[in-house]
Amino acid sequence: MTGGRRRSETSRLAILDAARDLLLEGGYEQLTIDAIAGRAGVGKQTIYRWWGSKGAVVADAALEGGLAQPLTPLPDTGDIETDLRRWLRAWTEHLTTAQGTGLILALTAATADDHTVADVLFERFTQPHEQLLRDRLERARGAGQLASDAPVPTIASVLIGSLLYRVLTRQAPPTVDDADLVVRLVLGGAG
Amino acid sequence: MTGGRRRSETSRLAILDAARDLLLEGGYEQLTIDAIAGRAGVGKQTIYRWWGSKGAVVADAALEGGLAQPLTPLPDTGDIETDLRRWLRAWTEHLTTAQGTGLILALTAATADDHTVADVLFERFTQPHEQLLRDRLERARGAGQLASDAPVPTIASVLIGSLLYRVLTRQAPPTVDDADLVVRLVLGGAG
Amino acid sequence: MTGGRRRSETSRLAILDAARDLLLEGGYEQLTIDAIAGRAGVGKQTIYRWWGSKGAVVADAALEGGLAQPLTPLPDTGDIETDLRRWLRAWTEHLTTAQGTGLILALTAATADDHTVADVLFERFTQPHEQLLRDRLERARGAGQLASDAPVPTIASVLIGSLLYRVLTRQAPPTVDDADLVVRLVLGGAG
Amino acid sequence: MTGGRRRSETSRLAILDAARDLLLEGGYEQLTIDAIAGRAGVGKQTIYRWWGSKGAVVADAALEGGLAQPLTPLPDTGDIETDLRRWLRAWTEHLTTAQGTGLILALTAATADDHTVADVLFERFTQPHEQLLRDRLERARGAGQLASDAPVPTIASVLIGSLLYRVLTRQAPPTVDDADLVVRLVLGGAG
DNA sequence: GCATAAACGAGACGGTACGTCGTGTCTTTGA
DNA sequence: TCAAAGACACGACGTACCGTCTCGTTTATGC
Repeated sequence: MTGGRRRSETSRLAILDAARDLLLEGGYEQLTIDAIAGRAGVGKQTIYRWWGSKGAVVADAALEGGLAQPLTPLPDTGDIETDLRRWLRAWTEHLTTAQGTGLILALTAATADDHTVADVLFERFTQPHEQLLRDRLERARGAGQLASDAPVPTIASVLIGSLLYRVLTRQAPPTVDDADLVVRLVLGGAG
Repeated sequence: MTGGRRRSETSRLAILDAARDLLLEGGYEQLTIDAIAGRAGVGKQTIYRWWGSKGAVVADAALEGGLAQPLTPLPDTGDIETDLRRWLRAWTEHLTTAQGTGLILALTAATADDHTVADVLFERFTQPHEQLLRDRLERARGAGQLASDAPVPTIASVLIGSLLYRVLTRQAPPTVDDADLVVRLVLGGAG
Repeated sequence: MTGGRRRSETSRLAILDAARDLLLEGGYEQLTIDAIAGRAGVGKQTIYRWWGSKGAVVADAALEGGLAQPLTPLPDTGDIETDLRRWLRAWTEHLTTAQGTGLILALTAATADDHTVADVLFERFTQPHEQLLRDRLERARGAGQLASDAPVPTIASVLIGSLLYRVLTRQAPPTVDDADLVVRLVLGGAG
Repeated sequence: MTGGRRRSETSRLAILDAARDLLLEGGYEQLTIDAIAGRAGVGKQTIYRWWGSKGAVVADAALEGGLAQPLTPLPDTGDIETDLRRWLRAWTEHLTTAQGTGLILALTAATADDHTVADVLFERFTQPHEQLLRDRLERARGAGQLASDAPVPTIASVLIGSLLYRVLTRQAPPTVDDADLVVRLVLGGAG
């Protein structure tokens, strides 16, 4: 057996685009496979052939659909405080947009809902972003800007966690001032 | 006219108990209104009469069903580091249990799903716990254990956020060592 | 045993009126106990205390609510054909009104639905009307206007059945010409 | 695009069979869509996709499920009285069975309940049977066995109406003697 | 009169069935 | 051989009524 039609890249992109658009329009709860298929002009089977569940599509849409911040290394101006500020402010602003908020809420819902999605997202979204953060922190430690025993993973998780908390409480959107305070706190301590 | 049968406290409790048990057995995704009603020996309408959504029931079950940590003030041994450690360790351990993990995942899913639930939970769950934490921190500042310009709200949100992040990534359960590192970082800074 | 409040005639009438009105507005299917109670300004229990089922209320409403033709003996002009015509035309015209059609459809639905209702209605509605018809026919036989072996019960049931058929097929409302033809047929035969 | 799975004949028949069986077991009131779906091993949506209401399913079950008398022309022995007797006796006996009684009660309830069902049943059940009866009567008239001005439609409706009346009053099942009397009356008159 | 007690309105209760929606699978036709 | 279209079995949804069960409140005796 040789032949057979190849996977349609057009359909793949149409599905991810549809998922992203629907996600931003109505949130994770409104998002259905039927709606994705309809919007994308695609059969449901085409979705199930390549993704195992709604969460998997959402995860892919988040990763490829341009919803998230691009996965680029943190700037290195030589000053860790400046760079962390810049990073945290950028995320803070991103999460202030409807797009950013919707993304995180959807991913969080998907994560809380489905263990396999949690794993995929961690591996391909959270982990890489955290890694970039750690890389910059490690470089700072090498440069003597952080204490030699500074707990880099802890710092990274605290920075991300503070963002998460702001979004999930949904009370007030995080501000750049909050971001600066967090950086200040993490670097300087409260004592 | 004032008549009409009064709300059944028995049913109310049976519903919250059933919701809690099913949550711990199968997670938020397995939790259905039908199952709650069946387990509680109650008509579905009795649930819908008093709660607007699954999330609202879960929120109530968390608050009244003994799922969450009791809302007691942080101890005050006089040493803020000891007390924060104790608090964060207690939560960390609580979140290590199936009960605690299930609770937070369910509440997070409910939060991400439904804005009204998010508000209720913030007001009656997150906010009060955060307030207790802030109270202790303020007292520490008053006692000179924290810098006079220490950003108490930021400290509180960072402590909670770090917990949240650990649970949601679902990779490894948070450990007491992590807790200690976070407290250390927040009090002493990384610089 | 001493006192005790007496049955409220006001409520009884309000219930029957409400049932009748709702029946004419929406048919038997739309008719619910809740709606009757609401419209009558009455508790549901007051209905269940005195009637056993929806059908029983409907039967009573039909009998007392002025929905049906009054139960008066057929006129006796001395000519049986004239009198039967008059009787059948009156019913035909009654069944042409929305009220009459609604009544029969509702009673038929109730009859087909519920055996006990069928019995009550037969005993207090169908039977008495049929009896009046038979009485007149017997008198006609006595007067020699019908053959001495004329099957009076059969004639009666055929006259009523023809009405029923017209209403139930719901195609065209019965006309007075139809009525006359039926009387003619029954008295004169087709042979 | 023309694709798409075709309607499942297996499911269609299973639904009609289940409806028929449940009808005979418990009557129209006991018949529920859930029960039909369960018995037929079919999703409820498959029922709602093709029928609009319970009545519509019952109507179809009656028409296709072998509940009704087969739609065959009346015999023509040359003697109209014999043939009408045979026809009316056959129906009378059919309506004496649990199956026949259940059928007519169900169809009547459906008819009284739902106008659209009434139309379908009239067109596909009542009308055709009445037409066969009329055909035979017309032939008799042509053969001089009926008066040349005999009101054939009236005769047909009277014959059917008498049957209907017997079944709906539910008092005593109709007998073959009743049938003979009706035929005699219609052909010979009571005068 | 004043206790007794039944009927009243209101409306929550445990249930059953409703008709709809979404899931993930299966089948058909067309490219 | 893949893809669209869409029917399928399944199961949860949220609603409507059912008939029963408290709740106070009202109204009639009869002690």
